[in-house]
Amino acid sequence: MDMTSKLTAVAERLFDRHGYMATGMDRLTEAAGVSSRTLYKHVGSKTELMARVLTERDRRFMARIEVRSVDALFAALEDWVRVEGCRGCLFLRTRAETGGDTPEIAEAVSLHKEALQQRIREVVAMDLGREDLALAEQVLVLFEGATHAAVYRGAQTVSAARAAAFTLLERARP
Amino acid sequence: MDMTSKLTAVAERLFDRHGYMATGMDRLTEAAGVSSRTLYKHVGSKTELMARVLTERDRRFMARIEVRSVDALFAALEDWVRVEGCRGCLFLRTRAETGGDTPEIAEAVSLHKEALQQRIREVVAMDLGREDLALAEQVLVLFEGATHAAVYRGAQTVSAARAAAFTLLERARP
DNA sequence: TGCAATGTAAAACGATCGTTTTACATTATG
DNA sequence: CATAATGTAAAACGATCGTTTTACATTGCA
Repeated sequence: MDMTSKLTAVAERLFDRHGYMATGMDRLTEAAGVSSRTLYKHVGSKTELMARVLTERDRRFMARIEVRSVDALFAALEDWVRVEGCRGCLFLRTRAETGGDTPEIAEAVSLHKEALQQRIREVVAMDLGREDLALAEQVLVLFEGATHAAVYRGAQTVSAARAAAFTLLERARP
Repeated sequence: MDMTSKLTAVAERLFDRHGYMATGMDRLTEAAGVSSRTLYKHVGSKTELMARVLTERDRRFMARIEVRSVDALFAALEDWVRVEGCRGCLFLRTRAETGGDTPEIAEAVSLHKEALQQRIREVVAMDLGREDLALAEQVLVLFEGATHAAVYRGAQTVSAARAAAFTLLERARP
C-alpha cells in the first residue's frame, strides 16, 4: 500500500469520526505516523485530501453495493454500517461543511450521488423486470433515510428500511 | 425581538447555509450588525450559540409538524423545504461536525430526535387507530430520507416519500 | 442632572490553523 | 562509492480563529 493510499485511509477515518473542523493536519500526521512534509508532498493540501477521501470512499462504497436486487442492496447497507459505523453520509456532510463552495468537493459529491441513483434505478429494474423511476426514487429515499436515521436509531433502522422497500416493491410487481 | 433572538436567527441562517467551519464570529457580527462585544455578552461563546441555534430550530420545526396524519406530516415537510431550503438535517450536521464531543450540542440533537420520533409515533397512531412502532420506524426512515435526498434531488423527493408512506400505511390498515 | 445600562468601534490577545522551510537521516540504485 | 530520492524532526511562517479589552457614545430612568 503506497503512502498516498495510506494517508487517504487515515484521513477518511479521522474526518468521518471527528469531523473536518476538529481534524487538523497535525492530528493526521500523528495518526499516520508521518511528517508534515511527507503529508503535503503526497496530498497537496487539506482540500485536495478531502476530495481524495471522497473519491476513494465512493470507489469502496459503490463496490459494496454491486448487487442484483433491492433486498441485497439493503443487506449491503447493513453490512456497511456494521463495519464502518453510522455517522451519516460523509459526502453530504462534506458538502455541507464546506458550504458547497469548494468545486472539487462539490463535484465529487455530485458524481457519487449520481452513481448511487443510477445503481438504485438498475437494481429496481432488475427486481421488477422493467424500469420504474418513481419506485426507484422511493427506494433512494429509504436508502438515504436508513443511512441517516441509523445515526441515532442504530443499525436496526436499516432493517426497517429493508422491510419497507420489500413492501413497496411487492406492490409494484405485476 | 430581543438581541439574543436576533443573533440566534442570524447565526442559524449562516451556519445552515455555509457550515460552521466557514462561519466565523466576525461574519456573524457583520451580518447581524452588532459589535463583537455585544455578541459575546448575549451568546457567551460560539459553542453556546450553536446549541442555542439548535434549541430554537427545534422549537420552530416541531411547531411546524404539529399535525394529525402522516400525509399532513409530509405536507409539512414539503412546506419546510420550500421555505427553508434543503441542506440536510442541521442537527445531525452539527453533531457530526463537532464529532459528538460537545455535550450541550449532543444533548440538543438527542432531544430533538427523541421528540421527532415521538411525534411520528403519535401521528402513525392517529392515522392507524393503534400504535405501530414498526411502521413508525419506517415512516421515520422516509422522513429522514426525504430530508437528505432533497439536498440533491430537490423538493420533489418529499413527494416521493409522501407517496411511499401512503402505500405503507394503506397496507398496515385493518 | 447624574448614573447605570447598553451599545459601537477597533485594537489586541494568545491559540491554533494550514503550510513551508531548514537541517539531517536513511535507503535504493547506477 | 556516489547520488538522487524519500523519509523524519522540528522550527517557523503568516493568516485566521474565538475571545477580551480599551475607549467612547447613546440612552433610559431615579
